[in-house]
Amino acid sequence: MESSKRPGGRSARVRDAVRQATLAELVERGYPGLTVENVAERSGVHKTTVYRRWGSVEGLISDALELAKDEPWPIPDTGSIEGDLRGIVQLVRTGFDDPELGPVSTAFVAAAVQNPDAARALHEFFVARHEQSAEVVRRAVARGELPDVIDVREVVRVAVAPVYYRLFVAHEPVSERDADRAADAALAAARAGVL
Amino acid sequence: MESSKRPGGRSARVRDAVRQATLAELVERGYPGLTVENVAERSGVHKTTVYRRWGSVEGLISDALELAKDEPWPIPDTGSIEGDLRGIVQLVRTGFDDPELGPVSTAFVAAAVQNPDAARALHEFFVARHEQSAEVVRRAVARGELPDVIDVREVVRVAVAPVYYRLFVAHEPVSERDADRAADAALAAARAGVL
DNA sequence: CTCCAATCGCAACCGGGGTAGCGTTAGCGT
DNA sequence: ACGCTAACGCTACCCCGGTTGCGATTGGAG
Repeated sequence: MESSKRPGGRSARVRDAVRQATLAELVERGYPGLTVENVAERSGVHKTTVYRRWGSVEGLISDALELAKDEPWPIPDTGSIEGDLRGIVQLVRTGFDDPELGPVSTAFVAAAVQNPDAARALHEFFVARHEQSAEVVRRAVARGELPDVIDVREVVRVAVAPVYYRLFVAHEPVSERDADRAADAALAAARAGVL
Repeated sequence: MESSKRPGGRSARVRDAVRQATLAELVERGYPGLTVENVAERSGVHKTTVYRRWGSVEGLISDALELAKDEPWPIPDTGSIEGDLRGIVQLVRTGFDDPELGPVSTAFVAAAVQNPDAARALHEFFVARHEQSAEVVRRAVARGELPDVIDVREVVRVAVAPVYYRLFVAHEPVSERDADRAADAALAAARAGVL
């Protein structure tokens, strides 16, 4: 699937240059301002080449998402489920506050909302994230902090959902306290055996 | 602000035709496919007129959102907070399943993610929704079903957030059971005094 | 009924994103 | 080292969303 005929040399350089340019453009202009032409100029790769290999703006996004999926992120291990879950939700919140990471992440969400390919790629991304994050819940169950018949991924979803909801749906600010409260709410539900 | 010099007659006809055409286009093509040109042709209003009064695609969206905000929606009153909260979340879920309403709502979210004006308009919309929905929580508090020192709007947010999160962020399907579980989780958190 | 300004329709234009055909470069197997 | 061909660069072109200037229509006050 991923085995091209010429994976190394110039092709690899072109690929990296375009990917880097895509991310830089997303930081500066966001998804609405992302255009193949700009990416081509910034990367030094010719416009037609980008069109041939990535097809369109959506292709660029999907490719960038593919990369982001593989990068693991620092799951907290504070010793208690409260601390871990709060840590995860704060990680999400601060991620979107970050001047470098925020615009890119936002662009991914924006792209996925209106493009099926990007949506699939982002879905894969979140499947991986949920799986990684659920580890803190599994540990809590092993420690006896939580009942054992719960959907570990759902706890993560319920914990982070309010942050995303505020950011991308209701368009409200998200304070540190809001994030903690979201984590606590998910935890309370898990303890009550609802999840 | 909204008092034009000529609110009636031809201007009013033009306004209604464009609004209706905008919604129809959103249903058929969604936000990415929404263009002033198509709206103009469908409505029978000339292209330049649409540009003059609405400015751009974003203006059309914001105008449509303005209308949607004023429409109240049927808040359930089942007698118990479980039933009411579940009802609200199911209302959200089925709303996006609806072949007529779904695409328009989705388009609103998509537009708001990448346009500041639409984001503001959608924010206003959700402020209104939260306020209306919080009534079921207030009733529950009055009935003694919930502790009284809670943020009534936050209960609603936590309840519906997982549905939106699945739909627009993680891009996962949302089953009827998922929706109920989200409502139950918010309820458990409220009972625990977290919200 | 009359007038005038607000509003709309029209045709021509513009600019940039996206495409097509073709020549050039350089991976990579031998 | 050599040659084949995948992959890239270049030019020219098209298409269509968006803009502009001006003349035609019509709401609504008096």
